[in-house]
Amino acid sequence: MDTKGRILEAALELYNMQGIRTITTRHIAAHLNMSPGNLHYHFKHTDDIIRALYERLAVAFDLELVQLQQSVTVDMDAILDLSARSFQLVYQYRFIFLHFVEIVWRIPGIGKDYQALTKRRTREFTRIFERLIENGTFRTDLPPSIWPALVKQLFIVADFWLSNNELTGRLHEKKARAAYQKTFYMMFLPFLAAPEKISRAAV
Amino acid sequence: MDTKGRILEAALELYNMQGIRTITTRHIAAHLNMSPGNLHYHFKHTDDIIRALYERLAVAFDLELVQLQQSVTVDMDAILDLSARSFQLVYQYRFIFLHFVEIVWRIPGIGKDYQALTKRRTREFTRIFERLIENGTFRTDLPPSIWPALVKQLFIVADFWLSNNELTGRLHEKKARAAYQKTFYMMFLPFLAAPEKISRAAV
DNA sequence: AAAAAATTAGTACATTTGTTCTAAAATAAT
DNA sequence: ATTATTTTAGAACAAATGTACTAATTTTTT
Repeated sequence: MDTKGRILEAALELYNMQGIRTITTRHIAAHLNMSPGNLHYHFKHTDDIIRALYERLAVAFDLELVQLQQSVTVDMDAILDLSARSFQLVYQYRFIFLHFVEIVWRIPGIGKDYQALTKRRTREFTRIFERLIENGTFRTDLPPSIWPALVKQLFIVADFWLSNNELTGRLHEKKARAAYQKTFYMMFLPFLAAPEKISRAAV
Repeated sequence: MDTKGRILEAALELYNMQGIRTITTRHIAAHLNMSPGNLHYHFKHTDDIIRALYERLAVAFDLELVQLQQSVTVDMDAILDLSARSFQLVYQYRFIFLHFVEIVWRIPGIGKDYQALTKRRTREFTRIFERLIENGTFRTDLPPSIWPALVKQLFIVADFWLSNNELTGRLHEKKARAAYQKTFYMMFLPFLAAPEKISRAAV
């Protein structure tokens, strides 16, 4: 019924499969047995479709962030949970992450939005790390500048893990999720005050 | 004189500035005051240009790898040096890294090559880590599976740091290099057996 | 039921792009 | 010097693409 929604769903599916370069509005319309004219009645410009999809991702991300703020306990299990949910989002909207630079160059507004989102995410992670230090979960013998650096590392890996997978492994959903999670697990290990306590569980 | 070389240089410059999506063979030809026909006499297909540029990058990377194999001492200074040279390469051919997935999807041969290169790089880094462990530079209390994980992290950050910078900071060459190097420095810190000895120097 | 508004299909157009073709000009070989 | 080869310019073509236009059809409102 909701034609706009159906267009977005079809676009997401096709973009995820083939990328934004090969998929045109004609392809999306054909996939829905819809005329190109009709599609462009709902989305005047192709970029409007990409923009709308990005906004859906941003909303989902923010929801995740709010949930995180409300969580009471923060330990390594919570972090692993978080990385699983992060994968879910990144995978669902993978065309964005696989073509992020191109998309941002093409639609600068998305870049602005992403920067704002990154700032919010950074604040949240900084808070989490503070708690993990107070907690005794994290080491205290490293210089404090290590924490913003870790945040940056985490973001780069989170945003581009899938791209790397596309270049090397090409693991599919299930295996990819496990590998993604393991990567994050391993990123936190060296920061734990007592790594040997946990290391057996998930390695 | 070497027309092929001039085409590649112009293509590299334009691709780096505007990406492979907006730059066409016509743009490259115009930039050289050359007819499109002439350009296509030297490179029958557009993809041949991208392919040739990738090959230049791959050769440079391999050279770096050979140099690394021959280096006698391996310490943190050597690692920092390496990251500086890595930045040099990544920055010089940045259009490849900024559009890596698209390029690999478009020209599958590049994907195969990159995978082979990654294997060689992995072997080399594994060896370096072994030496750093024997050395006493690296910690020994972490599970051994941490080292391949670290290699993967390093590769993701190396390959996509620039993409992340494009999405967030947009630092230019000089500042970008410093930030890139700092990122890698910070990635190694938590693995050092005695981080406090070095931490003052470069933080 | 009639009128108004919305959605849809299908066509058309201008632009762009990769590539080919032809012929001219420059260069090298004999 | 003449012939052969390589290089170049410029035009031309076909396919693709984003999007606008028009008319028909469906849906909603009154």
